[in-house]
Amino acid sequence: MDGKEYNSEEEFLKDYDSSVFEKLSMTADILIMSVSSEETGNYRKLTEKKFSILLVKRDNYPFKDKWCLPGGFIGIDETLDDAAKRILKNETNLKNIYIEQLYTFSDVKRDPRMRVVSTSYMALVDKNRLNDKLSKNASWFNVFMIEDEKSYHVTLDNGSEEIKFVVTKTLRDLTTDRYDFKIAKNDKLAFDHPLVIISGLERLKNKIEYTDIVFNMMPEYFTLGELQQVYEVILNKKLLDPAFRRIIANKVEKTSKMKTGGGHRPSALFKYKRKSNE
Amino acid sequence: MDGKEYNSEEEFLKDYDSSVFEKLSMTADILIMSVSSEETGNYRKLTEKKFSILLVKRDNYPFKDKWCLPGGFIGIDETLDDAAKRILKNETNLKNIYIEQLYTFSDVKRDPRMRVVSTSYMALVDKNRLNDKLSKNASWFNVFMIEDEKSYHVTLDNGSEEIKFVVTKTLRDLTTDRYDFKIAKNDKLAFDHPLVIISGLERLKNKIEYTDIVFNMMPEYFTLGELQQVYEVILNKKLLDPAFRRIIANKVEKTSKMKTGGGHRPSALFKYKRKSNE
DNA sequence: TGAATAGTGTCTGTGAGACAATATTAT
DNA sequence: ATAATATTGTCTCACAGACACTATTCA
Repeated sequence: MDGKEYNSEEEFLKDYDSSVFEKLSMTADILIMSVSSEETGNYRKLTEKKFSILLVKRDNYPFKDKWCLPGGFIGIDETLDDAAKRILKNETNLKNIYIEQLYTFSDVKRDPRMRVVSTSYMALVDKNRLNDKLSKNASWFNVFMIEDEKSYHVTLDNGSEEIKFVVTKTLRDLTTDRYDFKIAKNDKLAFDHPLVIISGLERLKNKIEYTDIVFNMMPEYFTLGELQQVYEVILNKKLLDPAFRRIIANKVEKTSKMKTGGGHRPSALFKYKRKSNE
Repeated sequence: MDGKEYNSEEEFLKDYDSSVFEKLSMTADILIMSVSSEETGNYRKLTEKKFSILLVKRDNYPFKDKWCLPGGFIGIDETLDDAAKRILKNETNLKNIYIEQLYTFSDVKRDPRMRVVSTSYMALVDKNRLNDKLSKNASWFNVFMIEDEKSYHVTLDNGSEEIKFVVTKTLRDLTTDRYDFKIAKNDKLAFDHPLVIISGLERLKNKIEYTDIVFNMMPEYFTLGELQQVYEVILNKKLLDPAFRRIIANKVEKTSKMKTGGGHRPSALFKYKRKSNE
């Protein structure tokens, strides 16, 4: 760049002008996911599980009055992980929550104010642990997703408001079945957050198949029926009981506790047990 | 923040002072991976495949004279993907290369000059396509990795120079077997690039099992023996012929071409064929 | 001819899908 | 008694691991 010669790293750094590159801002956005239980009315039936995510209503520009994922700018002395955990703590008042980096979005115009690159995270919580501790503008939305060859049609519902958006996908790479995603319809969500939601749902769907990630959304004690319901609502398909029990057999531990009162045979309560290492 | 009330997004944006948050710089770093063939001396034997990555020798501070991954700052009007592709093009003179975002690293002190967040990418190339087109400071290093319970021991070798580093891992999350990585020993690589290398190798190892990603490193025509060698060098274990052939049977297409001259039975040449959809 | 790779056949055990059967509760 | 869930048994089929066997080339 300039012609000056340096003889050591120290000398170079002392002289370094960090303003030669135009800088930008970064945010961390967090997709907080959980499962809720809804009464069915029939005393015999189990509660119905719904997959849900946490959104926050914006009361400032940009995107005033739209919904968005919890997020915020990262400090100059703060890592992305720390920022994500800070935001998560603010939003839920909980620590020790499962959190994982998803993807970094960097479209030039994704924020109308200025250049902002955002790294997205996903977090999983057991909703029972925090239902009353939510920050004031936050609300849980049940998620209904229909996926076809070309697009995702998503409906979010918090009981009083409905949000719909459509994300289209175009094949990016033949060898790994990766897609480029594009927001085709979106009225009520801020920024590119529909893309974050799709990424997170896909990541969760994949990981539930080959990891024990699901237990991050479960209470300490649960029945196998409840666990199966959570799998089914995430994978969006019915599973056969015996097959399901085989799959999770070595991930859970039977306790002496029982769940009764359901108008049907009571169920043993189980605990998560880390899969035995081969 | 300030008390002023805005009535529209336009009005707000016009007034917006983007300097309220301290900004930072971002880079894209690319782990370019390939496989090289080395003669064995024995006319009967196949060439031996080695897994290799591309490094660049730095001739400026910081980390002057150390090796690093190809990378660079992103422009204020450039996405991370575009920056990664630009850097890849600079380095290899090739377009249409497989590239995939890996992870975003944001340690506060990862760059001694100033705060720099880096999004890493991995790219796969067929080395035969570009061996002569490399940029001047670049060099291919063969990769030897030993992994145990607690750490990765990696040796890189380009024929004239050897780079060794150690990365330790500590379990981060019981449910998904994720680890926190830390550089325990590293003399010759700049920045946190050992972590990028580990991430990329792990990602590739996983994806080779459930996608067709390997074909991005293969020439158009190849024998099944060569393909198997590539699998073996990436997975770092021997595979049984019949099992391997079953696995890749519906991913490849036999051509009428043959590879002869090996001092042994000639082999049919195959082409990649996208797996038949069920 | 023999070393080396190419390519196929087949046995066996594991595990998933499918379906059937039994058990137990609250109303 | 009945609706609903809980739990287990078992048959079959697909597939991966393992090993054996045959085929073909060139110095």
